[in-house]
Parts: sequence; structure tokens; C-alpha cells
Amino acid sequence: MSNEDRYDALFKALGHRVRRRILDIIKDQPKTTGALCAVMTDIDRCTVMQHLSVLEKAGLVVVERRGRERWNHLDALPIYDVQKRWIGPYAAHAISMLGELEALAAPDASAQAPVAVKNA
Amino acid sequence: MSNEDRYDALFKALGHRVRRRILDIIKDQPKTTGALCAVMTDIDRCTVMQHLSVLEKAGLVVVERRGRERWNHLDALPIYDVQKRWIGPYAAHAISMLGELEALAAPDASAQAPVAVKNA
DNA sequence: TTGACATGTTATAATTTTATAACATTATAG
DNA sequence: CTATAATGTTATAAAATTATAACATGTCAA
Repeated sequence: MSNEDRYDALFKALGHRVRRRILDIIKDQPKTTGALCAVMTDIDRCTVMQHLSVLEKAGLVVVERRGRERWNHLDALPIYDVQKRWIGPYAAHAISMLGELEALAAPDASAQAPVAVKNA
Repeated sequence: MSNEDRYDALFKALGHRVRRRILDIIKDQPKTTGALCAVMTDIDRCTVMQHLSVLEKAGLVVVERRGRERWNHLDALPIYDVQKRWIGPYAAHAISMLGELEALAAPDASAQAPVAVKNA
């Protein structure tokens, strides 16, 4: 699987609020599928399972099978990775653009601290 | 528009390799739609425009109209914002999990520097 | 003014995603 | 062993996305 494939899967997985909600729920401790559905009463169990499989394909959820239970664990490493390799550079680009705007707005204030970064 | 709406739009926009490619192309200097299509010969002009509108809705592309030309600028600020508020915390979570694994692997090495954070 | 260039709009087909329903499988408690 | 709890599978419908085609509009240059 190429990096592009991985980014497609990851961003697509993050691109639905129900899936982000699932990640939030299992962030601090894993949950069985049943426990997850018990919390998300507004969403059908099958739908939850489909979302879980999308998250699993993106590598964000790791499944541990215990008897008849399925424990869904968060694995945030793909998020860390995409931050490092993709998001981070773009965020840095945004900051440097802000810096250029600053420079344009106050061309002779070179001693001043970069306001945009300060607000980060 | 809520934050969830914004994240939906942003992650969805990033979830297609053609759109990420467009962002890469206009990252360092804006391009007209025509110039963009001239570079992406493998993709139909209409398709490129549809992708541009998805990027525009996500706030990643800002359009400057000059005569009959449409100049597409990158605005990476939404990426910076989502990194700060969403991606960053999850990436940090990943790192802290790595830290816990480290601790498990070497329980008595408490004086050692946290390797995972060092590599961040 | 007019022809051609750059872009925009509308329509449509194919594909993918999302949500549910109905039924199937597996494992545990009693 | 067997009823039931937990999960899985298959099927299907509705909605959204992606890719193209055909046609429309606006603008510049001669």
C-alpha cells in the first residue's frame, strides 16, 4: 500500500463526525462494540460496525478479540505520522504566510516578535 | 457553520489524492484553472474544477478573479487550525502511548530520556 | 466589433458511502 | 447441552462523490 493510499484511507476515515466521535470514545480506554453502541444510541449498530471497519482499514482502530467480545482500541500512530509528514509542513507553510503578511504590514518592525507564532 | 462541519469539509477535502496534488501544485504560487489543468493532463478539466470547489468549500483554496482568469491560491490556515485543535492532541496521545510502551519495556529505566518524545 | 480563449453551468452516468434490516455464527452462563 | 448474548454477514436502499459531456458566459485582443 502506497503512502497516497494510506493518506486517502486516513483522511477519509477522519472525514466523518461519527467516526471522530468513536475515536474520542475509545481514546482513553478500549471498548467492546456493544459498549460503543450503548453509548451511541442515535446510531444503528450495523452502521457503527461499518464505521469501525473504515477506521480499522485506516489503521486507527486495532481489534483485540476476547471470547465473544471484540475490543476496539485506538491507535493514533497514523495520525502522528500524517502530522509529521503532511499536516505539519502545510501548517508551517500557513505560519510562514502569516509571517509574510506581518512583514508587509510593518516592513520596518523587524525587531518585533512574530505575532502569529506567539498566538499559536 | 460548526467546528464539526468544518472538520468534515476539511478532512473530506484532504481525503482525495487529486486534491492533495492540487494543493501541492499551488502551494508555492497560485495558478489559474487553465494552468492547473495543463499540468494535470490525466484529469478532465471539469473534474479539476469540481475538486477545486471541494477545496474552496473547505477553505483551502481562495479564488482571486482577474479578468477572465481565475487564480487559485492555497490557504493553509485551516490545516494549521485543525493541527492545533485536533490532529496535534491525537498525535500527542500516540506519543504518550509510545512512552507507556517504553516504560513497560524497561520499567526500571526511569532516569532515561523519553525516547519517543525526543524523536517528535 | 468579433473571434477565440478562459472559465462557468447543467446534466448525467458510474461508483462509493452511509444507513438499515434480516439472518447467521460463536461463545458463555446456567 | 442449550438459551441467549455478542458479534458477524449479506442484502438493499438512499445519498453523496467522482468523472464526463454538452452547452453557456464573459473578456480580451486584434
